[in-house]
Order: sequence, then structure tokens, then C-alpha cells
Amino acid sequence: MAHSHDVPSDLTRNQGLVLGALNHSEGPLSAYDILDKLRADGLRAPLQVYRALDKLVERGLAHRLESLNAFVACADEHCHRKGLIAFAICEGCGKVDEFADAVIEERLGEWAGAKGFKVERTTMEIRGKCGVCLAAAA
Amino acid sequence: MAHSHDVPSDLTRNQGLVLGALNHSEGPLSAYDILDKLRADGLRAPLQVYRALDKLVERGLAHRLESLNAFVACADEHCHRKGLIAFAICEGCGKVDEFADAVIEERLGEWAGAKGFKVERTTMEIRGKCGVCLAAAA
DNA sequence: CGTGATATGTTATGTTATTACGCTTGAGTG
DNA sequence: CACTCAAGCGTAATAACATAACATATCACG
Ligand SMILES: [Zn+2]
Ligand SMILES: [Zn+2]
Ligand SMILES: [Zn+2]
Ligand SMILES: [Zn+2]
Repeated sequence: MAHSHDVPSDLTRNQGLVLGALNHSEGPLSAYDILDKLRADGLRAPLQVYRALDKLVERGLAHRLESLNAFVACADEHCHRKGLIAFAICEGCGKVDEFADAVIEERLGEWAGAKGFKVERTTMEIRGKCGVCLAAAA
Repeated sequence: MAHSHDVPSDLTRNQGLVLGALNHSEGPLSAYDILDKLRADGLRAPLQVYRALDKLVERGLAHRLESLNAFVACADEHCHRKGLIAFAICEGCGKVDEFADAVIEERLGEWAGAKGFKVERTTMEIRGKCGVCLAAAA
């Protein structure tokens, strides 16, 4: 099986660097975190990072976490790009768990249908504590 | 029936001003939008607005929309404060529709239970077009 | 009254994101 | 090849969002 951190070969240099930074990180990174990690590789300005992130997010290779103003690499090689993705963010260790749920998505579709609302994208972010951190605190 | 824009009487001056600004707005406002609206009332610094917003959000009288970095007054007098609230944000007109859904909340609870994750709060924001804007575009 | 908790005012600063402009690269085409 | 078009890149400046630090003020309560 392909490792989920394999990287498409058609990325540009900056896109590859940014995705690499995300892949090698334990948790979410802000654009400025990424920039700091990539100064050694020649990146100098926020825009270089934001532009790469735009493309990566557009392609579903990375996700933006709205509640953190930060980004993560997509956890699933065969991921999403369509449909609802949810993120569980641990406030203890910062780790993010990405998952999809068809029931939630369907339920949302029902609500939208009833309201005449056309869904274009959904962000769902759960904040709390992961099992590891709960166990450690006990 | 009480109008949903009735305001609790135990708010401080700044909190009352900020909630008033949100109540009188058609759509979400950023903290700086609010500040601009309230300069005439003597507010001068962002922090005055952020502090009021913190309290209002804590009490469930206002909500923060993470994907917009903006705030809305709670749409429901007898609202939430516990439990999941979802927001449907129209990218045409900017209006926000607030709703709760027990099925989604339960489903999320199941996921969390299975994972050993303790949910503390959830943000769910749907972007798209409302019925009115869809009809107007057709 | 004294004391603590909460709210306030103000300045400065930190963090996140975009605008504007011009250059480079590479694919396609006559 | 020369042309052109689209996508990407580099840089500087600026806008937008948010908090730190510090000094006062206000008010419930013992
Ligand atoms: Zn993904
Ligand atoms: Zn954790
Ligand atoms: Zn509400
Ligand atoms: Zn609309």
C-alpha cells in the first residue's frame, strides 16, 4: 500500500515544499509556521506559502482548519475533495483526526433540501481532548 | 412572545452596545466592523469589542463564525449554549441561518465515544447559496 | 470601610492574509 | 522559430484580525 505521505509528482517546487512541511509535522501549521520551516529552502514571503496552500487545498492534498487558522496535510491518500470532512482537534496534544461521515452528510443534505440552500462546502471542526490526553490527565 | 432581539438587562455598557450592533445588522460583523459602528458611542479600541464579544459568546448571546472571522447575534432567544449549532452562510447575500440538529449531534457523539474523544465544542459552518439568491440568479 | 472580582481605557504589538506589480517558465501554435 | 497565453514565482507594502501589558474604575459583599 502506498504511504499516505507520498506526494504527487506534478507539484511545483513551492507546492512540494509546503506539502512536505505539512507531512512532516505532527500537527497543524499556520502559514507563517510553514514559512519559518522553509526559509532554509529559499522561501521568503507569506504569499509564496499562501499560494502553494491554495493549490494544495484546491486539490484536496491539504485542508484548512478554520478554527485554528492553520493547515494540515490530508490524512488519506484516497481522500475526499468531494463531500464533508470533519476534524477532531485535540486541545491537549494538538493532533488532528480527520474523518468523513455519510450520515451527517446526508442529514445536512436533507436540511439544505428543505431550505432550498445549495451547499458548496462544509467545515466541521470538533474541539476537545483525545483519548491519550484524557488518559494522561487521569 | 418575546422578540428575539430583546437584550438581557444585566449586560455592561460595552456588552450592550456590541450586542446591539449585532442585533441591528443584517449579517455577520467582524470585530472591527463593530468597532467602526460604535465609535460614535465612545468605543475606541479593538480590545473593548473583543472583550465584550468574549462575554456574549460565553453566554450564548452571540456566536463566532470561524470561517468568516466574524460574529452574529444568536438567532434564538431560548437558544443553545449547550449542544451543537450549525450555521448556513450564504455567499450571495451574506445572511446566516442558525440551526441545531440532534441527529448530527448524536452521530458525532457516537464517533467520539468510539474514539475515546471528549468533545468540548463543535463548529459547523456550511457555505453556499440561499434559496433567495439561487432564485435571483436563475 | 476594605478587599476581591469584574469591567474598562489605552498603547503597543503580534499574527494572519491580501493587493499590486513585474518577471519567468513552459506548453501550444502558426 | 517567434508568438502568445496561462500558470507560477519574487518582492514590497499593506490590510485585517487578535492579544499583551499596564493602569484605573466600579461594585458587591463581609
Ligand atoms: Zn483529507
Ligand atoms: Zn491529545
Ligand atoms: Zn444561537
Ligand atoms: Zn443569499
